[in-house]
Amino acid sequence: MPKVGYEPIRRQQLIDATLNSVAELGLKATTINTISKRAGLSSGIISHYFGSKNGLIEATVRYLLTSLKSSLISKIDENISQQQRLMLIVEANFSVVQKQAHVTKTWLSFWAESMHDEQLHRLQAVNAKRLYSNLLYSFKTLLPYEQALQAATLSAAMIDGLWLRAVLTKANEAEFSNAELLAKNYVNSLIPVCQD
Amino acid sequence: MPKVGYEPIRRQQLIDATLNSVAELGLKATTINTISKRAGLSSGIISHYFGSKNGLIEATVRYLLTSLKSSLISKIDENISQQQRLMLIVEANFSVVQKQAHVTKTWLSFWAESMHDEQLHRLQAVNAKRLYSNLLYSFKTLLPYEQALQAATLSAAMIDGLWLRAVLTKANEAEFSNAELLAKNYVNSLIPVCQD
DNA sequence: TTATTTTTATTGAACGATCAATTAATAAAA
DNA sequence: TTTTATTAATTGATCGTTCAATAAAAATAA
Repeated sequence: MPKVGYEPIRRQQLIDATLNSVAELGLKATTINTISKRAGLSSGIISHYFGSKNGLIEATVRYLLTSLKSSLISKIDENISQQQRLMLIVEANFSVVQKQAHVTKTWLSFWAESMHDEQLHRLQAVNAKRLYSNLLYSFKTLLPYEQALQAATLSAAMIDGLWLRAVLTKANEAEFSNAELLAKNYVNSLIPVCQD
Repeated sequence: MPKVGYEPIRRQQLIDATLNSVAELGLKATTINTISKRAGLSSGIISHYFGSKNGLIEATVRYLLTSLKSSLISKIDENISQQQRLMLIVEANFSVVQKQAHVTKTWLSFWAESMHDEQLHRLQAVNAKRLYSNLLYSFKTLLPYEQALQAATLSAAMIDGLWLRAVLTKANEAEFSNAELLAKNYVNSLIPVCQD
């Protein structure tokens, strides 16, 4: 049933199916068949739209990164305080997960694979640096330069660490919310009091 | 060239080869051929000693966990302060990595896979809980109960977070040492002053 | 000791399953 | 009719597992 202009729809179908397959089976057990079956399409269509299975994998990671980025941008208002902005950064890094619980496992699979895939590693580096830069931007307005650098490094590590441990223990939604709260409290503790 | 009593030697050869293969190629691309080739043995020997490829993978993870555990135990002396003990815990969690740089990537691969492998997940849970429990033991002697619980949770997250970000950015030895130092400083900051 | 048998360790070829990728055929839309 | 989208069958490679064959060591008998 070929209709014209279906390319973006098909691409998204395949990306969604990839997320589902990786979440359910893991990256190792995800094949073009497990993906295409979930998408309700044939296996050949993957090569047609993404060149190869790996092309689809990379497109899927790119989609996740874009989601995370725009999730943060949509939240940030021009006239919020830097403290509020920091809270939104933490929220964004946990929210991608909370809205779609199955996506969580997927991130971990991709990051592990990034150690052996140059393209994925590039994407991962962009993502890691973005969290750091976003945090640093706010901390620089609240702390002396050197302290701001350290605060950004530690906050990024705390956010990722709480997130990682929540994922690995297959935390439920309440436990995830608690991890998010702990992250927020930690970031707040780095902000000097009597500052607005 | 069959000689008797080679079982423990062969098992260790295969575990070492698995660590090398996973570090170099990733878990996804690690096959019984990449492993047996590195071990200088035939592919059939894997089934003979470990039942299956998966049996070897699990044995390899168990070996890593045992190494981490004994690395800590060997360091801890009876009459050290609780603060020193906390520092040793941090060290142990970074040292497995520093001594064998290639092992680092391997951990990440296994943890990612643990999301989809019940056996690996069990092992991961043991590992995560051990770090927490070790930290909590010391913190309980230094802080009120509730504060100790939180300190252990946050310290574990900070250690894992700094470790994760160092691994993902393919940090060199100096950067790893710096991450370890930051972790120690953070744990120290949770210990009340004038306490010995 | 030496010769023979038994046990143990190990190999590598063969098997069926499954992988990613390609391609010819097909069906709907333009 | 031509173009576009899609399928389904097929390709060759590779996967993990199995297993009969083999070779060295150990045990036994002479």
